[in-house]
Amino acid sequence: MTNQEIAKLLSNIAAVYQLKGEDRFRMMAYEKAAESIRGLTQEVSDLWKDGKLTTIPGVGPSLASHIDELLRTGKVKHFEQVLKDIPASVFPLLEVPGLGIKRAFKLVSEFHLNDPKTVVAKLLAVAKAGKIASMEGYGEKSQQVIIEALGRFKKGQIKENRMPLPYAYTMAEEIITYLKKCPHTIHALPLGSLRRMVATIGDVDVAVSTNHPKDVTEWFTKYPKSVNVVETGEGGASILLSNGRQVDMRVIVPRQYGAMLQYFTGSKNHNIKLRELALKKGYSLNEYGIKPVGKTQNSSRSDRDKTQNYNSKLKIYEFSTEEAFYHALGLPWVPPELREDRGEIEVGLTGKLPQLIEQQDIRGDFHIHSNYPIQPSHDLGSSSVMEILKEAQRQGYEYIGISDHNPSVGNHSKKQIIDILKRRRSKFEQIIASTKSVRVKLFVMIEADILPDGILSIPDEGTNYLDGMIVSIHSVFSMSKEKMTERVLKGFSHPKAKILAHPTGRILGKREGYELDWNKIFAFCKKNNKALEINAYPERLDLSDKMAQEAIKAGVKMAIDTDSHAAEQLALMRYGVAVARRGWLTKGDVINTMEYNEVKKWLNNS
DNA sequence: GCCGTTTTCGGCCCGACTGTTTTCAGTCG
Repeated sequence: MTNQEIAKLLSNIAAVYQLKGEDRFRMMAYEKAAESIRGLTQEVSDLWKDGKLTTIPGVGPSLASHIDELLRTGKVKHFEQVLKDIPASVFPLLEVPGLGIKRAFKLVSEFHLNDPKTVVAKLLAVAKAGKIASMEGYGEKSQQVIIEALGRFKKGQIKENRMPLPYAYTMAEEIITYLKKCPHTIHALPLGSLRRMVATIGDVDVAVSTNHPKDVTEWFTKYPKSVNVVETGEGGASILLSNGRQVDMRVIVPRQYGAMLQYFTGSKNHNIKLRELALKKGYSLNEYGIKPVGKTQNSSRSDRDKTQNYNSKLKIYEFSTEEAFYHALGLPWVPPELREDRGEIEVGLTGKLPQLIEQQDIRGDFHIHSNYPIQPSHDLGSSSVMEILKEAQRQGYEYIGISDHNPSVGNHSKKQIIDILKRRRSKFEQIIASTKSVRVKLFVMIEADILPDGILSIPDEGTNYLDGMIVSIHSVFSMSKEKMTERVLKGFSHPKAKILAHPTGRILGKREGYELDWNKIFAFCKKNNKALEINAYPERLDLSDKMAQEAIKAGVKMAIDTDSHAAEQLALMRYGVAVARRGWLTKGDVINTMEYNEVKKWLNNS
C-alpha cells in the first residue's frame, strides 16, 4: 500500500468524522496524520517494518495500531465501523472543487447515487435536470457551480493544473517589474508557493505595499498582457493573462505589509504552527498583524518592543516588515523556502537556522550540453563551447564542465567511441588555448548512460580523455528498487564517475521517478566521495528538496547543475539553488561552491 | 486522536468568501 493510498484513507475517515460532527478534534488529528504521510520521504511500510510508525508526526499509538492492522490484514475493523453507513460514492466527489463531505453526502443520499464509478456522471445529469436548485440550502447558483465543477472533473481536471516553477517565476517577475514602474508602488513581491519556490505552482499571487491602493490597482489592471479583469476591489485585483493564467494582486498599506507577506506566503502548515506558538504567548495572528488575546501576560521584552506599532483603533500590533513580525514572536526571520513546518520554527527558536546557500556562492556548473558533434545517443546542445564559456563568464563562474551525452553505443564500435572522445578533448583544449578573453576554466566531461546491466556507455580507455564523468539513467526505467539500486551503484562505482545526475529520473507532470534504496546510495556516496545532483532543469528539479535534505543529513555532498542545452539556460541555476535552499543546504554541502583547485582534486580523487 | 518552553490533562489556527441566509453553513487556503 502506498503512502498516498494510506493518506487518502485517513483523509476519508477524517471527512466522515467531520460529517458526523461528533469529534472535531479527532477529525483534525486524522487529517493532520494524512497530511503528514502525504509529505513523507520514506515509505510508511518501511517504517512499519522497523516498528517506527509513531515517529511520523501526528501518528500516535492509536493510529499506529490502525495502520499496523491495515498493513497486516489489508483492512481496519475500526475504519469499517466508521465507514459503515457512508456510501463509498461520496469520496470521489470530495475531489470536486467546491464539494465537501457534507454536500457530497447530502447529494448522494438525496438522489441515491451509491456507485462510486457512476456517481459523477449521474450527479451531473441530476444537476442538469435542475433537481438540485430546489433542495434546501441550495439555489440556482450553487447548482450551476456544481455543474461546472463536475464538468471540469470529468475532463480530468481534478485539481488545478500546476505549472513548473520557472514558468510561474518568469510570469511573476515580469508583472512585478511592471508594478514597480507605478510611481505609487513602494514594495512588490510574490506570495504563496511561488515565494517559497516550490517545484510546481498553482496560482500566481503578488503583494504590493502602497499608500495609494486605488492607483496601484488601476495600474495593475492595465497590465499589457491582461486580457480580462476578473475582479477588482479594495484589497487588490485579479486579471486573466493571454496564456490563460490568472494573477491576483493584493495591495496593503506599508505599516501592515510585513504581516500580509507573512500570512500569504504560508505555507499553511507553517502558519498553523506559528499561530500555535503565538497562542501560547497570548497572541492571535492574522493578515493584518498580531492581536493580544485572553488574559494579558506579564509584559515581556518583545511586548515592549512592539508597543510603538500598536494600533489602538484596531487593537492590533502592526508590522511593516516580516523580520519585525517574526522577531515579535521570538523568532529570527525564517527564509520563505524553509516555511513548510519541517522543523524551521523549533530550530528557529533555538536561533540555529542554517545559513542557506545563495546563488552567488555558486562558482560553476558541471552539467552543460554543447553542440559538439559527438553523435550522441540523446540530444545535442545548441550552443558552441565558446558561446557557453562566454555565458559562464557573464554568470561570474570560475569553471564549467561540458558534459555532452556519450556517443551512441548502438552506432559506434568501442574504438570509434574512444577516437571521438580523443578528438573532442584536443578540440576543446584548442578552443581554450585560442582565447585570451575567457578566463573560465573548462572540465572536459561526459554524461554517460548507466546501461541496464550497470555497465557505463563509455569504454574504460575512453575515460582517459575525460576530467570526470556524470552518470545517469536514460533508458529502461521500470526495474525493481533492488535491481535499479544495483545498476546505479555498479555504474557509479567507476572512479571517474563523480556525479549521479537527476537521481530519480522524474519528469514533473509526466513521469514518476524510479525507486532506489536511498540508504544504500547515500552511504555509497559518502564513503566514495561522490555527489548527487540537484538538476535545475525546469521539468526535473531532481533531487527534490526533501530528498536533498535527507542526503545531506546522511553526509552526502550535492552538485547543483542546470543540464543546459543552450548557453542562456545557464541562468536556470537559480531554480536549482531554490531546491537546495528548500532542502536546508548550506554552501558547504555543495561541490560547485568550491574553488577550481579543490574541484580538480575532487575529480581526481586526490 | 495527538501532544508537551505554563500541561501526562486539557487543550487543539484563523478568517474570507459564497450562497443562502435574516444569523449561518460549508468550503477553502
